[in-house]
Amino acid sequence: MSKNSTPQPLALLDSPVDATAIAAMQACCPDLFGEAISEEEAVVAARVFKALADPARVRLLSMIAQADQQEACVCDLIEPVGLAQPTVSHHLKVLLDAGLVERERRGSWAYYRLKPDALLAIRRALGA
Amino acid sequence: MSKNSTPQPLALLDSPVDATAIAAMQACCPDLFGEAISEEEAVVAARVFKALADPARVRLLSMIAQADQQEACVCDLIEPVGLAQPTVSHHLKVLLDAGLVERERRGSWAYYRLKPDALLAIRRALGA
DNA sequence: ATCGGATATCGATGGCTGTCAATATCGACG
DNA sequence: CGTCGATATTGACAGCCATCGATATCCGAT
Repeated sequence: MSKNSTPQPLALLDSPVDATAIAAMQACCPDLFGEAISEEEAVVAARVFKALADPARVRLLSMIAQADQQEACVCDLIEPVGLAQPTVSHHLKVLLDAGLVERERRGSWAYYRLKPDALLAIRRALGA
Repeated sequence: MSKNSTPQPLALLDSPVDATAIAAMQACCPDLFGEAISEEEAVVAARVFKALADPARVRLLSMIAQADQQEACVCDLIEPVGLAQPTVSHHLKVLLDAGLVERERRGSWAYYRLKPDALLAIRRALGA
């Protein structure tokens, strides 16, 4: 029984086009556990949670949330989080692709700002 | 700079003792983004999100939430989720270890029930 | 006691991911 | 335009994980 496995190697997890994971979630998944959801909706939701599924990213998000104006320069995050600069850049990109933060270049520096709608969308998906 | 990497290969991610991830989160992380959090708190939170970071687990949780009494037998989940029985069992164990569901054996069957407090704890951690 | 169905565990395997050093890019400032 | 500081990208490597088949365990029924 159960011959219906998933032969395709997770092609669904690649970002479809340009939309962030949060944007896709807002578009498709109002309440994950209040109604039946499709495979695609589950993929979208899992992508958002995956962005939060690493201690470094949780800390980075928390530190950004703590900062003034809820935004922080990369250079101010490297030392507190205790990781190499490329690693921090990588994690911030994951958060960016998920739609949890937005980036703004100001001079030589890159500022990452919290997107408040994102956390709200997650809370609503978990059943407001 | 940034010579302080993490030499230990993620030993922190192993479950400390018996407490589920949700229990640990309820004990330590009232609001992840409302105050400064420690490395340990980030690890705990990431562990919960990791349990949700897979499409199969999101679907399973959603299906359990949909079911009567918010509980479902494993045998009723295998065919809808479209995965082999060992895989479903594995995912349910992950959700169980995270504290998102609880298990009850009734005869030959194993029933997994949603733990409502869990989703509430996550929502609160994301900023009530 | 045995059988059979339901569930869990084991072992293997391929893909994904976090990490860093090295390097490239980008923007300001001489 | 060349340099320098800040950030991003690349390439490599190690560990983790989703998945399955095979097998073990658990439990009711015969």
